[in-house]
Amino acid sequence: MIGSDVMRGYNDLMILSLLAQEDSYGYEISKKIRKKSDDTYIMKETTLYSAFTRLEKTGCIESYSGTETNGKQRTYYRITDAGRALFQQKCGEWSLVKTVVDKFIHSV
Amino acid sequence: MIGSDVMRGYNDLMILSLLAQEDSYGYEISKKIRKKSDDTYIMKETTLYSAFTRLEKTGCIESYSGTETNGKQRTYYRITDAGRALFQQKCGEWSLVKTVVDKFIHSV
DNA sequence: CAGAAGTATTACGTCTGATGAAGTAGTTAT
DNA sequence: ATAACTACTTCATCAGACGTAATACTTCTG
Repeated sequence: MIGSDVMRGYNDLMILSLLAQEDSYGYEISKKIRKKSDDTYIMKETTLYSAFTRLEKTGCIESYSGTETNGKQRTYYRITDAGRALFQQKCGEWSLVKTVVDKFIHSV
Repeated sequence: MIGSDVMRGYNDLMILSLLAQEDSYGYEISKKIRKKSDDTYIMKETTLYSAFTRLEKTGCIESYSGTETNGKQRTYYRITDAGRALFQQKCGEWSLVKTVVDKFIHSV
């Protein structure tokens, strides 16, 4: 089980990564994250939807209403160029973080 | 440059890792982190000292006053068994996080 | 010897992002 | 009809990081 405190810095990256592949909506993204992590990480709904709000406010994603539905109306999200740029930047940062954190673990 | 938001989950791990090697104090730990990260990550003083307070409150580290000084009086910290256990647990979590986050990056 | 720079820590108020709890609303399976 | 699943929202709270600033002692430099 992965705690939310250690994933905190990567929620946006995960969301942007999934949206870079195809447009999606909250419930689906939540399922995808859960599945991709082999059930080790489950992003809380409130965390996910508040991330959407934040990313949209900063112009990284855009929303539109979906037509098909299996329940309540879906809100789809699409990544923007700014979002793609942020994603690339976060990927670079991630590889730096890996290098740094690993140094603290392996030297023990 | 690594932003503090992405390191947030690893500050405790870094501190515990350094204290697992030898007792130390704030200013020194701050320098060590900076150096080990090749100046890519600089932990703010307030962040560092508040981490000490938290880790001491939870019994992961213990403090004592140092005798030698090059300025203001130092407060040294020593890791406890509970701290070592937490460190081991965080290391396991870190390897899980690496696996998961990498999946989101490489699939793009 | 005065002042600047370095060593070392603490206090305080603020902000962001995650959380729990709860609710709303529609669809599908039993 | 009713439980279960799909899908999203609101609101109040909390931890941890941040900026700013102050304190206090030592060492270097002119």
